[in-house]
Amino acid sequence: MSSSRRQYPFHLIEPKWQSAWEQQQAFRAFNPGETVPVGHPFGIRHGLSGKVADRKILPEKYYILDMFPYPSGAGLHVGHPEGYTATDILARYRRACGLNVLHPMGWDSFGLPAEQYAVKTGQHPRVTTEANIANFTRQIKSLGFSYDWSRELATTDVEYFKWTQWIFLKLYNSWFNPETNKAEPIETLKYPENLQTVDDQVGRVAPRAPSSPATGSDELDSARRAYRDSKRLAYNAELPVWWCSEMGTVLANEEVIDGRSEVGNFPVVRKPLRQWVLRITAYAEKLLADLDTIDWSDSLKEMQRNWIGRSEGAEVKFQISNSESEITVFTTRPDTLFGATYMVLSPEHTLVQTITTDSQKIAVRSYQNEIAGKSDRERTDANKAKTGVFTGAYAINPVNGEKIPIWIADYVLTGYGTGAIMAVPAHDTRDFEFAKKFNLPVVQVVQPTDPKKDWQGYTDDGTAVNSGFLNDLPTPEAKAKISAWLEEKGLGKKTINYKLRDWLFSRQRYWGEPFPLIWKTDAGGDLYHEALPESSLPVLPPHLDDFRPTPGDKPQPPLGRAKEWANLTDGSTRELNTMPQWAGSCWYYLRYTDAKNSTAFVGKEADNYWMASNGKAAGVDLYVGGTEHAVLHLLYARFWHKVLFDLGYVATPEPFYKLVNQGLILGETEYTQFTTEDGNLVSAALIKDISEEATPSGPRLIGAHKTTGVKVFGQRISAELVEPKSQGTVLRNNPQIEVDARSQKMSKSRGNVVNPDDVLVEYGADAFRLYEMFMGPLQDTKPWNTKGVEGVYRFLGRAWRLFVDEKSETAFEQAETTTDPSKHAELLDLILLDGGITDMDATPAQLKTLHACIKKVTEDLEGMRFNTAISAMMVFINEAMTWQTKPLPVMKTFLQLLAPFAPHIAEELWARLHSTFGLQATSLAYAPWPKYDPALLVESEIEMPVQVNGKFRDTIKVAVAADNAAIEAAAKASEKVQVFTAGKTIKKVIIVPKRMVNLIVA
RNA sequence: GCCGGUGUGGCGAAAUGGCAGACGCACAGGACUUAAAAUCCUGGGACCUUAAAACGUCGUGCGGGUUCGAGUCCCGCCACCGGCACCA
Repeated sequence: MSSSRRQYPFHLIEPKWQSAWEQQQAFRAFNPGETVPVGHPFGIRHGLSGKVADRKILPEKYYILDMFPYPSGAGLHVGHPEGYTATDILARYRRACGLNVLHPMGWDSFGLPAEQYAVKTGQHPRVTTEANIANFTRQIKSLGFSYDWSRELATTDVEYFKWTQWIFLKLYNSWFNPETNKAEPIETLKYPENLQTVDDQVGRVAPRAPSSPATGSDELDSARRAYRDSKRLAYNAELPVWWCSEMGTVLANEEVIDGRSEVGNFPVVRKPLRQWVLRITAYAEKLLADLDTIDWSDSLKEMQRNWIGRSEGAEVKFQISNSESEITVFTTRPDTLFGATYMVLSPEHTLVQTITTDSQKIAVRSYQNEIAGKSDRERTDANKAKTGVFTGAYAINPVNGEKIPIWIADYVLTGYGTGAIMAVPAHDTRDFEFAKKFNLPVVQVVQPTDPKKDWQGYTDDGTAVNSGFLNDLPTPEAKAKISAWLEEKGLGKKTINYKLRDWLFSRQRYWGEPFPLIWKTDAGGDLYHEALPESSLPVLPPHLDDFRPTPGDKPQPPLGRAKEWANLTDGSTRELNTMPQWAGSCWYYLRYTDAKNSTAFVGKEADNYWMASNGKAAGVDLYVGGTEHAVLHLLYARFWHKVLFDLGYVATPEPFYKLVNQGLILGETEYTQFTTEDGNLVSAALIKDISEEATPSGPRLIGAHKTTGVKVFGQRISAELVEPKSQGTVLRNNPQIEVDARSQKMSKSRGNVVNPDDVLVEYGADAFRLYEMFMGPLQDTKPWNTKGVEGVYRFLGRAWRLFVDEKSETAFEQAETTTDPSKHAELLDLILLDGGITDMDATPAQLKTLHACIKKVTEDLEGMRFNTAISAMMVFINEAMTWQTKPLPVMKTFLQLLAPFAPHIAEELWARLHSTFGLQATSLAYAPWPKYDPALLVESEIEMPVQVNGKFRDTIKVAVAADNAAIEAAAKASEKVQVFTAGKTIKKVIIVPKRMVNLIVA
């Protein structure tokens, strides 16, 4: 491969144009108020050269965004450029269409991956991060993306995280007002009567800064402070959190998967710890409802809905027998209250100690201990048999006064609802299992609509039975009636519950944003926290020689090692935790719109122009990235954005209007042959239950013989040993034996990672870009195939040869072999344009070919169907290769279509066309997008398929203008058709104009 | 278990309800070449028949339905991928 002749000199063309674009800052986007430099192609195109780009004269904006990468040490992966190429193509297309395109790039450089890499290499995170950014920058620039690099940012830049800290202060200094249903400055918080001061009572807004001298008593002051702190959007609380002892830090719910850390795959345990938390639950309803206003895929919206987990139901109070205490439960089925035959508390429920009877104390305590020793994974395994213990206490069912036993069981979770349930075994699967195991009564209260269905364990809607005043009501009506009844009697009320938990926002790590907070001690000796003033931002992290986390079972933030930094002269101490990875990515898209602003996180004018409505849907116009951020980044960023919106800092309620997830790129196809234990080959066609098994030497496939059931083992074999046959892929030297062919996720351990650098050396950036788009629909998962790169590379070669004179290229290649490589770029001038290209009018056939291509490419770009757009250009080239003469206007227009996809080769040929014909070469990047002329696509005669009884039999040629009678006659005249109509009567003729004819015979 | 998505040649894939398989890969044959690479040309869903073809039959995961006509719409299954999961 590497020895073969280059299709075209991409190795010279690509660097040439990349530096040309960089020099003239070709892709710089202009903000309102900026001056467009004289000679900038954007200014030339829009008549703004040398002018101040006032909002009124700027063209419409288009903000197209990539999810910025973590600059990991591993470098760019082929998955990154997939999304980046798609957005780049669209950015270039929209620019050609005349829009002011914002297309930025930056680095998500704080956080665990960057830090872990630093720990591994023993260098300071700042050093490794900078080196990694440099490498990512080199790789991304070598792909020729049209980013506005003047807006580049890294979340680790001091000038950036200063504003991350500033936004945190806004969260800290705000509360969610349920009356106005939005976040407001903490100063508007109303205190309960017993905490009110004279100021509050006369209705004045308390202007006192938290540190100003107390006017009332110290106790009142600290009680007010405690109340205020409990209402902040960023609050400090002790709560059960995920602790990862390996990493020495706490993690958010979203960062824990199946009881292990998402990063590093370490075990995590639940433990109660005092931490910083963001009140994202206050926005649960808005985060859910506003999904309906944005253009995301159904699956992605569903994932967010799932994570938010809204469920409507009722809270019901149960009196405990012979006690003052009550148990409140949450249920989505209040209509089944008559069927509640027992109650269950979670083992950690606070009432358990109080209500347990003496005779049950030992059993209850030992059950609680048993549960405490279990991992969350073991606890929540739904397949596990139910366990539980009776507390000895009873509750009164409020609807029928019956005494029902109170149990504790680990199938009731502390963290959801009230941590207690009423059990209705007849109509809840879990309660039913539990009741069967412990012989608890099962009472039917719902009759299935289908009388053949068993009512036991029936969980769907039906009709109420054995339910007193609810009898005969369908489930929805029964729900409404019982809810009203409960409310009236003061026994309960309708409620909505969410699975979403508040966002655990502190980490015990070094490589993150420090909190702009300090801790003080009040007169009573209690610790309290206070925000630093905005003027003290940025809060820089201290210098540390040892920045590694502290593994173990208690949080010991590395920042605590910097004693001088941590202890302030006034006796207060700094908050030692840092913010999580996700903080920086929550608002980077806003910073891009005004990246150099030193007085605000983003200027109003910039936000209004790039993010606001433009008379249509608001926010980032298109955001492309992987699904892995479906619930983390995308939920957090929406939350921050909504807070900033409520507080009046941004103009739109949602950040990302349209979002597309690119699909995963899998590794090259892997072939596996199977043998039995004694080494006999078995055809893959005869094997069932093929699955992957981990072995010390890596994963391998295993399966079982379809008929005998004998176990078979897979061995990876190289692609050279197999060949395709009609039945499947078989062994070259033994075609009876079919092999298994499948693709796997790229991973270091599998050794199937494709490095973009290698592909670029071999085929160039344009071919690489084109291949990633040609593989299939952007959203789909698809396997990498290096042969496929060669296919599009050949296409670019054909396009090149369509334009250049072959003899001159041979001369160029020979000159290259005898010239110093540093001078090769100059040799490009040896290559001449093909003599067949002339400035003449195109033939109707040529125009038709061109305009069909314009139409298809334009429509496919609008629909993000890059693969079919590329195939349309291939069709054009295949056709144009047969032309004797090549009209200049046709050739130029084709280059415009090609430019978004393969910008380097297109620019090069564009420049050559212009200079050869003595034309002024305007930048191809800003040349107006061609429009197709429908008139040129009209045919005088068309082919129509003829069917007989719905079966295709022949095609006929008819004039476009032919009427139905003429078409029918032509169809009947066809000999091939007559074979099937002979001797039969034609009962009906269906003619779809320009489409087909169908003759129905009997 | 629940939710979302996908299922078409040897492979990646195309197809506003109207000629299934565009385009590309791989493969086979040919031209050029001392030879190879590169390039150019040609071929191809399966089956039946055949020297080759024509004709014919079948064909978009499976079973039904709607329709003159279904890969596409509807109903019921199956498989795979992704997410959630003892969430009351």
